[in-house]
Amino acid sequence: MLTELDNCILGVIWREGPMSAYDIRSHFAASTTVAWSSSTGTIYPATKRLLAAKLIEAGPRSGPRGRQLLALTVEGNQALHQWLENVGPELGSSTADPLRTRVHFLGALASLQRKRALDDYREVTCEQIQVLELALDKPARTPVERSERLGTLGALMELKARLAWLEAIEAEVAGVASPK
Amino acid sequence: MLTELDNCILGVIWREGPMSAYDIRSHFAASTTVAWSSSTGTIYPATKRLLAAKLIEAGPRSGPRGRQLLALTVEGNQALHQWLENVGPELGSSTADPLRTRVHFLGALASLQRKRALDDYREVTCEQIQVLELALDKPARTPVERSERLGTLGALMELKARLAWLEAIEAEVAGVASPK
DNA sequence: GGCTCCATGTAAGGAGTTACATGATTCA
DNA sequence: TGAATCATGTAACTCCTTACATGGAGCC
Repeated sequence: MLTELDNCILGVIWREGPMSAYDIRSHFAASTTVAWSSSTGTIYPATKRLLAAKLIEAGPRSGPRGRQLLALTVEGNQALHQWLENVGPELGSSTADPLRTRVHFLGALASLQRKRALDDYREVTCEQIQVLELALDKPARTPVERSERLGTLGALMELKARLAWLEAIEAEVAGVASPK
Repeated sequence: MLTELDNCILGVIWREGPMSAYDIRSHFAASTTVAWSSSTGTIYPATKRLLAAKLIEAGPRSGPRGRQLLALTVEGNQALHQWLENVGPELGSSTADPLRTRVHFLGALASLQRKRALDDYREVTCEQIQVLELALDKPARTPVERSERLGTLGALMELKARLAWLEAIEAEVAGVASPK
């Protein structure tokens, strides 16, 4: 069974053509919407798994600096298609949002601290929204850029929904709390 | 360093008072918005860690069926507060949405398959939305129920944002040909 | 006595993280 | 020549998952 990361690697190689493990790592590191740390200890074992499963194949160690290009095999392409098309009900679930998790227990804080914490939650969300909006400002010309842009837009919409939710909570908490 | 699960356990014990590991497990299993599998192999090692760190303490093995009640220590309460109040910028990031991940690579599918996949994505999202809306219909009387309700509302808003995004994509894709 | 929950664990295994290790290449 | 960067990896560790194991309590 392939992990999300495995499939994501297949997808990136599909989208941008044969590339080295180092390229994959750089690609993830540059992305604003990817969750993984994209450290070597993650990527290289993953490519090793994919090579063992014959979903990718390695070309000769060549190129400007002896980098080894990884390409999709026919089976790898099939695996990618299956991943995209096999939709289980668990994919519909809401994600694990660390801020939403915390809000469950905000009652543990005194009124003042709770207010400050909620402010902080809103603040970090706003900052990330600005980052994504900035990314959306860049023009998307190639298909790859347009695809990335769609992903960024999805992330942005999630964050805006979270922000609206946090603001609704603040309004509710303000009404309930005793006036100072 | 405590994991999200560790802190979540502290939070649940704070909210509902001393309880057994079995209770914690049941609690997570019943929740519609918790990401963990809440299997024994997750919960019991976690409580062990928290006991070792003296963030919770175990009462005598008593009660109706020899269950062992776990209670927050003073340090555990402090740890909970710190978790709620220490807000790093990474908390503002968008979450790892498996559907959003997949959309990045939808171009790998032929037009027809892509359309069908998008339909499926929308479908599972809609189903989960209905589940959460049903959960919101139940009246929330106790503070705990109101807190749960807030969390459910947050999850619902995330899903609705995702749905709106998926619909926007479908509209856009309707006229565009496959890249490559 | 058998059956079903309640309640608590352990064992094996996999994935991801951090940190460390190793060369080769480019550039000042 | 030395430093920075490119490029690939390994080692130790933690956490989570699945599956298995154990034993007591209540019930027919």
